[in-house]
Amino acid sequence: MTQLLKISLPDGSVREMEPGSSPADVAAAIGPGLAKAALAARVDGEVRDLNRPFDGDAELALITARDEADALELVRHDYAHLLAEAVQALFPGTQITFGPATDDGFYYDVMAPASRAPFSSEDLPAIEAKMRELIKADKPLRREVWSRADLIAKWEADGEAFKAEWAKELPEGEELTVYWSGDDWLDMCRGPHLASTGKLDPDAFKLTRIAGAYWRGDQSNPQLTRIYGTGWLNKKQLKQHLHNLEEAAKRDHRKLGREMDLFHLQEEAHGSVFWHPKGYMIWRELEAYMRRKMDATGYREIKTPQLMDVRQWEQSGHWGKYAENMFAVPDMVPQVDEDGDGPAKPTVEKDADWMAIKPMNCPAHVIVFKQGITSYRDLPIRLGEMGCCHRNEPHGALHGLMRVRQFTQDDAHIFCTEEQVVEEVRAFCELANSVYKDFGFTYHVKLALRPEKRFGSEADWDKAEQELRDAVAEAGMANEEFGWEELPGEGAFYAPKLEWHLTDAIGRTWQVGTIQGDRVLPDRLDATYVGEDGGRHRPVMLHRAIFGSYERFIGILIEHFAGRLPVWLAPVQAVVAPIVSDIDGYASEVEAKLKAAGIRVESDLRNEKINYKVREHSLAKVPHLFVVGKREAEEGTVAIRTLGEKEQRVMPLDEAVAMLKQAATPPDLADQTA
RNA sequence: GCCGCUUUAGCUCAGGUGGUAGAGCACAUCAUUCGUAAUGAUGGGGUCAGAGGUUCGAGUCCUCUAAGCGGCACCA
Repeated sequence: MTQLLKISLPDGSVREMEPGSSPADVAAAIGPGLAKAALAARVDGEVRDLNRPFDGDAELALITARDEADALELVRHDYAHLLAEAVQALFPGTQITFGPATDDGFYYDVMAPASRAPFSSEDLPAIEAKMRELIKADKPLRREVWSRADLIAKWEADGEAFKAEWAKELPEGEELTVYWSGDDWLDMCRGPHLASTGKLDPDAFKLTRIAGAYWRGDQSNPQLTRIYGTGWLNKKQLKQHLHNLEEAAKRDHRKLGREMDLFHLQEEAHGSVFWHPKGYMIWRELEAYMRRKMDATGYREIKTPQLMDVRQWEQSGHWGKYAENMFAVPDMVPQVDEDGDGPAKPTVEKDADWMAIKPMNCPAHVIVFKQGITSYRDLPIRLGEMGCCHRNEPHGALHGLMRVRQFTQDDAHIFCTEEQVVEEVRAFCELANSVYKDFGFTYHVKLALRPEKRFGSEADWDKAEQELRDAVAEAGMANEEFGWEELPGEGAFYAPKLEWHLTDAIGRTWQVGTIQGDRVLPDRLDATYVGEDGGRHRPVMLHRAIFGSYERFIGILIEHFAGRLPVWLAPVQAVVAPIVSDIDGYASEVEAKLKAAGIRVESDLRNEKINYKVREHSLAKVPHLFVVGKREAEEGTVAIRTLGEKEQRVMPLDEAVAMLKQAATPPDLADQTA
């Protein structure tokens, strides 16, 4: 006697099914349309294959293309397997390793056979074609449970060293699954998969690039070839995605930086930025803004040396831990050897003293703190610096303004007592919030917890982590709205850190702000204050930044606004463009009035047609274009063409000046002028 | 640092199989004074990333170096 399975569906109904039946059977029982549309099934919350039999009574939700997140994950995973199968079909002897789904597609790491060169982008079209062939063949994907020993034997027999290595590390006795594609190819995989390769849309994927990647992400392991693809449910989605990529490329800060004449980079100073007048104007506005913010919240600004004796860096611990990322210079006048035939080179004397360029400002700030005697009554002391630092980053890491070797932080260190930590961190959360809101960013707050390699006792870490948690809770940000999340193992070796991740206009995230509670450096550099009891105590040192670095933050702003910066940040806020040269006099008058009102304005008196001027300044992303012709000159008005708006507005000059003055007011000053 | 690709005028790019560089934009000069996204003509401009090699001859082939791009690793 068999007992029927009770399968509950999302609409609340319950279906009775024969034992051994699967979600596919339920779908078929409901209707042929659903049976065709179903891609996989959510059984008691777990995504499973459509034709994997039920284990018992279950709650079932069938997944179709309408359940986009689940469906995308499924098809991308399938594309990854298909990719691996295609590569092996085309290039026998290729070893396969891993191939997960990604945010927009999938990849698979493979090792080309020794007999041929590593794969290159030239191989991609052939692989794509093979994948389409496999989709067309509509090979059934079949799940099978294997023993670990069988799996290892299979991989070793096939010469799949990486797979075998992985299988050997899987726990003994665990149920391991493989998926057959047809009956001639298989990969070990937890699944789930679609019922057959034919469920994939042959026109909804594209192999995009080839890259190197270390086996298991470890630099000391062999390097594999990673083949990336983007994969979607249908052709339309793929097309949309490719379009989005093009749009993102258009707002690339490196491209816009050149087009808008903001900055440049060149070989002789790679990783350091040459700021041009327009780009540096953005910087100056940001710096002035940040100074106002910090002045208003109890920070005092200092300036500390760029070069310090290496002995100082030894004491702070950086020379031991961080030397490979530091630039060092001999403390001497270089003697250039001009006698030899070869190129003249400075010579360094053997006993030269070495100095290092600061990779961070913290030690110098402790040194300032240590001057004189500090009473607990003086705490907290907040020392800020627009600190220019140099770090010798791995060359492959450099990227436009986003990762550079010379950068300036909006840095500050808060020296406070144990009791003051939570309040100081809370106040920082508020300050950071007000800054990000002023730029129109939304953000997530994350807490990076103790890493494996770390200084200090467990008790200290417990305490330090809890302080940050408490402070964020008090600021009302430890919740979903602020994307609150804890990241185990991601903290610095000396302290846990709070991180602010901005989300830009096209959904990318950027880590910028941070605050860290440090008890190690004050100890190493012997910073103390005199407490209420007359004894010496260690202050806690909070490292914090909001922009992170000016370079990076400007890069993010450029991409976020696609170059169309808010008026207060725009390097040129308005251009006055006369239509005919008879009006040059009036144009200069308009320019003078705007200048007097503090507006960054230029007039374009070139002998060019107005169409040409409009086009040029629009492309240059000037927020306001003041067009003046005979009519305006007679009436004392201006025709304002605002970037991004279709209609122009004609208004009296005085009114226009007032309007622009208000538009150009930085957000932190807006309330006072309103 | 690792893998792959790239490097030609200020910018974007063209230059089958080696025979001594080309376009558009930009720039300069001249003409044009033209009301909302490119007026026309003329002209100047390049040690083809750098070094070495093969060759009668190298932008083109080879080696090395550097930087850039896409990833990986790194981001204390």
